[in-house]
Amino acid sequence: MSQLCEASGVPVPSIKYYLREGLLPSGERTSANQVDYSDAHVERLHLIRALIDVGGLPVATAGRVLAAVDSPDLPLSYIFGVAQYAISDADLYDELEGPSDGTAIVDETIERMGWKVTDENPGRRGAARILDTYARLGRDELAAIPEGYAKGAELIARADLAAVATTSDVRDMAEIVVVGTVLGDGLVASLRRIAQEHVSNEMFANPRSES
Amino acid sequence: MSQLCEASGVPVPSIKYYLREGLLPSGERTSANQVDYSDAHVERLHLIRALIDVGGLPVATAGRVLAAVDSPDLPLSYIFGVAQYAISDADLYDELEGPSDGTAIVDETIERMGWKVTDENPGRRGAARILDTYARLGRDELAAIPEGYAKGAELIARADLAAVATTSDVRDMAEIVVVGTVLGDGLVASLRRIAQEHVSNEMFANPRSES
DNA sequence: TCATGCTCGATAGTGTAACTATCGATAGTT
DNA sequence: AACTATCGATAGTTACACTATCGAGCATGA
Repeated sequence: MSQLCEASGVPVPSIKYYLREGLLPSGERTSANQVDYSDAHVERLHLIRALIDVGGLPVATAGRVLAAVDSPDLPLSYIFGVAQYAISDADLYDELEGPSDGTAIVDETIERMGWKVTDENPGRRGAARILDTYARLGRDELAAIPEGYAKGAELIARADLAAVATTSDVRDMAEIVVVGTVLGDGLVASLRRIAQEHVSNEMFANPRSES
Repeated sequence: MSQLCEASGVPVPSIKYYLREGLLPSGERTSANQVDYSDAHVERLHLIRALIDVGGLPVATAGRVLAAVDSPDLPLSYIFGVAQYAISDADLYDELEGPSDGTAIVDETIERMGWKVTDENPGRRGAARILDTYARLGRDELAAIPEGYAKGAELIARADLAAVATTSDVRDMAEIVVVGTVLGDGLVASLRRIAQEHVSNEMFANPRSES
């Protein structure tokens, strides 16, 4: 129905596309050429567009993430894993470089912070890869994990888990985890940008105020 | 030359493509069909690939960022701006929604943290957009900026500026800003993932260790 | 010296992702 | 019955990031 289009703001051809790709479940068929869509479909479309437009996920990845949200009895840790895995470039994990300097730095930071994390955490490889990239570029002043990064990440993660703890409904938790992980990265990045400007002003105070 | 390809690991056709697109300056012509490339070209290629592959920038955006790095006398704040603007989806700024709830939350957070930031900071709109998205999804428990996010962002930004302060060479600073901004987002995101798992374990301690 | 083989720049083609448009068969509406 | 709208299937489009081909020009070795 085109009412669904109207209610959600998503063009009809795109809705059809998402139906084809399995992101959106089809509604209840009332006759051979009529299908009824509910409010849940409108919400689902909003979620889809949020993951794709704001979160920047490719359509296929969004599909995988939504499938995880839909599975009612997956453990929370697994949902976290899917969300995290989804936003790391999936093919990142094909180029399996063994232990590198970056890996060592990550391990050392985890140790120093007293974190308990499994070896499979996608963040490990992601962080190691970036540190290795810094090193390959010869940017040694960046090829480390500053204390501020680790502490900042922990503060942010505590806030994340606090948001998850506001509900006890499993389905709700799953959605908060997915949305909060996918869009949260962007929020953190934006705040980092704002804080950078502030700190930069603080350090390199403008000439007038310096004299 | 294909020595450049060998030295950098980038296939010849791609090098040609980057030359065409202006990401890579052409070398010194020694005859009508011979061009000499230097070590600087190899480093430039590494930088290009880092921005594209690891940082996830589109080629055109990488070009704009590199142009900013190449301009020797742009103020640091401008370089920050370019780097930040580059990784926010550029067309984000076309859909100019006026003041929204998200904008108010961002302003309020900036106030509360005592940050001094211009109105044009790209992070403002980026953060506001995400908060608005949370609200539209009905995820009210996420549609706020927790204290932990703001404090975490400031810690991270301080570490960022500390890295910039390791040099006084303007060109070097520009490159640190760009690389640190573009790749740093990924590093922060990865650390967030790691910390999330740790905090999650801490809160929902597994049954065995709880007894 | 001149054939072979590399280089250069220009142009055109490929593959993928995300839509978008068209079509024919219905099915409710007037 | 005529008209309009819907459904699913298939095909086409656009943008991006390469990738392949081509013709001309040296450049070196038999």
